[in-house]
Order: sequence, then structure tokens, then C-alpha cells
Amino acid sequence: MEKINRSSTRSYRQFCSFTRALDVVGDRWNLLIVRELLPGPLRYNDLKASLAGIATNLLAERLRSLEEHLIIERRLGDTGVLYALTPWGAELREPIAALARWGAPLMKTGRGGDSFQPRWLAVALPALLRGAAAAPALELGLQVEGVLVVLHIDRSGPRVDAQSNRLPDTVLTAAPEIVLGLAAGALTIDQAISAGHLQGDTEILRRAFPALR
Amino acid sequence: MEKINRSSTRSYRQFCSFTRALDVVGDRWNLLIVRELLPGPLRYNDLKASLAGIATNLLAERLRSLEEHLIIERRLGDTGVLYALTPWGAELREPIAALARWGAPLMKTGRGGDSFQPRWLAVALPALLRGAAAAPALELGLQVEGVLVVLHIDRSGPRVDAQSNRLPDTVLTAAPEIVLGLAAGALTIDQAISAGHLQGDTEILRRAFPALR
DNA sequence: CCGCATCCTCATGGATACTG
DNA sequence: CAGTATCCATGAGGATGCGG
Repeated sequence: MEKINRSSTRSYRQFCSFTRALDVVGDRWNLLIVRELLPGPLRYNDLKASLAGIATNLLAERLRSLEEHLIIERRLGDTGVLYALTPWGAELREPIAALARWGAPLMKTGRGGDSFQPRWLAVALPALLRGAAAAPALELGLQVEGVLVVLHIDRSGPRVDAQSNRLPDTVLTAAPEIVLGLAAGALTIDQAISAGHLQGDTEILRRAFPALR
Repeated sequence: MEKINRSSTRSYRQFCSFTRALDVVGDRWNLLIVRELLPGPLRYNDLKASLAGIATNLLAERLRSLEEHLIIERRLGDTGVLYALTPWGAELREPIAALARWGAPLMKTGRGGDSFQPRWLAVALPALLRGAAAAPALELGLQVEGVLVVLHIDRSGPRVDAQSNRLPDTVLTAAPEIVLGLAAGALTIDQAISAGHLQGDTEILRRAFPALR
């Protein structure tokens, strides 16, 4: 049987850079895969584990489509196949960050039984804390669900270093609800402290983020 | 028969502001409806006409969902029902603009038989020309498919005035391919002029957008 | 006309099983 | 580990109907 490939059947067919972007990354799961790869390349099963709920056939099909459109590329490492963003694909950080900022009010409903990956903080924190700046530069360690995330802030703004070898001066331990609640403005520092879910030198938070309340 | 509402069946169920945003506006057509409403309120049939290919039941369902999520609101004008963005919904301009910029390279393939609405320029031009600035301020009229779009540029950047009463000093006449091709960087000014599809005082383009080549 | 609702068909998404 | 194959549920698209 002939296998007919009709990948562009669902195009919006509009002469518009926005809808053409959606033609390429607008399908379900596509932008989530990109977000997953923003902190660094991953293997197939890592992607599948991180994106709870994605069907394996869909993941395979999306990866194929994203590769065809030059958004990701397959790398053959010694450990197996690695999926990585192309330079153009990595530029999706901006649209993703913009949507993350827009969606911040939706964090007020709290975490239901929703899944969470510390890896997401590498994208979410710089997106939500944009505007925060510090001179001299400051490094803040966040211990979230056993994973250490190092938030680096200098004059140019916040970012999360993928692989940080040295231990930051300050390390706070907090639950995902607290970290994202604070960053999204859905929670005040006082609320977080009084709830007892924020441990360490919390004064540094007030100094680093005067806007956080 | 009981009509079961399962609007959140397809939620990603991730504790993440980005995926929660997609839960709300990520479904097909949703962001296109928002883009359509960014320049100003529209009626049901205007939306349907502008979004070629949308099924009428889908449009009705999307409008209901967007209203429930407080992204749009129904207004009863003397002419009938008007759909308008809420303040929060209007803030989707940023994510939409970011995706439009990311998708600019996709305009290089040219317009196929794709549809086009001059209304889209009100969103696309400020998004694609971000960074352009002019002091003193300058106004540039673009006559595209019979519709006059007034592009206003000052120190703070470019924008398109929805209803501009006075006629701008300079009016260029151009096809959609030329206007968007230039703005997206898929076309040079010389190419546009030599193709004969750009009429008027084209020197102003070079002065207003030195980055356009 | 305008603003939808209903009905039908087929493409896409989702869950599970299975394989090189 | 990195996917394919299969089957079922759901959503999209198009035509048409219908009350205001």
C-alpha cells in the first residue's frame, strides 16, 4: 500500500508570517518538545518521560516533522540518538517566553495534580523574571525536587546555566509551587515563608527581586 | 441526552505557565481569532470571512471558549453582536508578534494561493519592523488591495493606527507580497522596485528603514 | 441577512501492544 | 532504546437548516 504523506493538509494557507509559523509549530506537542530541548539535547525516551501523556507514535511523528522543517536535528552521539535544536529552532525561546509570561495569571489556581519537571524552570524562570537585573552579578541556587537549578542574574537579566559546576553562594530549598508561584506573581514572599515551604536565606530574594512583593 | 462539557479533557496538565497558556489558546484557530480582533472588535460574519477555511461550528465553539476564559467579550452594539478582546486578551499581542518574527523566514517561499487580509498588516508590520524608530515621527500610508494602512513610526517604534482620519504625507501603493516580503526581510527594496510592484516615493522607505537593504 | 446549531465524513490524536 | 503498528476516540471541515 502506498503511504501518502499529507503533512501540509492542515495548513491555514494564509500569507502571514504568524500563521505560517503556526503551520510549522502550531500542532499539539510541537512547542512542548521545543521547550524541552531549550536547556539542551535529549534522547527519545527522556523526551517521552518528561512529556507525560504524549503517545509514542505522536512523539515520533512530531520529531520527524520538526526535523523536516529544520527546527530540530538528530545527532548521533556515542550514547545513542540525541535530539537538539537548530539555531533557528532555538529562537523559539522568545515566543515561548512571551506565552509563558502571558500565562502567568493561570498559575494562581495552584498546582492540581499537574506534572512538573525541574528542567522547565530553566525556561520559565528567565521568562517570568525578565526585567530583574543585578550589578554586581548574583547567583542563586534553587533546590527543587532534588534538582539544583542555578539562576544567574546580572545587568543583562536572568538566565539559568545548564551545567554549572561550581556551587552557588546561596541555595534555597523550595517546592515547585513556591518557586513558580513567586516568579509568576501568584504568591508573595511572605506567603511562601509563612507556609514554611521556603528554606534558606530568603532575604536575598527580596534584594534580588524587589518587584516580587 | 445530557450534553457533557469536556473542555479541559485535552489539557497538558503541567504545572507550567507556558503549557497552561497553550491549554487556553493553543487549540487550532484560537490565536488567529485573537489576531483578528487585535486591530479592533469584529462581528461573527466578519471573523468568518476573514478566517477562510474555518467551519462555522468551530468558530462558534472557539468564541464561546475564549469568552469563558476571559480572553474576549461579547458586546451588544446597535449593529449587532461585537466580539472584542479583554485587556488580558489584548496582551496576546506580544506572543503573537514574537511568533510572527520567528516565522519571517517562512515568507521567502512567496505567496502561493494563500489568502490575505490588509487587516493583518496592522499586527504584522509593527511585529516585523520592531526596532525601527524615527525622530521626528513619520507617517507612511500603504495602499494594499484597496485598503489604506497608516504606519506610524516615532522614537518608541512602529505602530498602525486603526482609524486614521487624516491622510498621511506619503502614500505608497504595493501588493501584499511586496509589503510583507520587505518587512520580513525576504525581499530587498531594489528587488521590489525593479519588479515594478512598488509605486510612490520609495526613497522614504530607505530613510525610514535603513535595515531593510 | 446574522448568528449560530445539527449532521455527517474523514483526518488527527491517544492508548496500548509489539519489534529490530 | 527507539521507535512501528494497530485500533479506537475525538476533533476538524463542509453542507445545510433555522429562529430572530
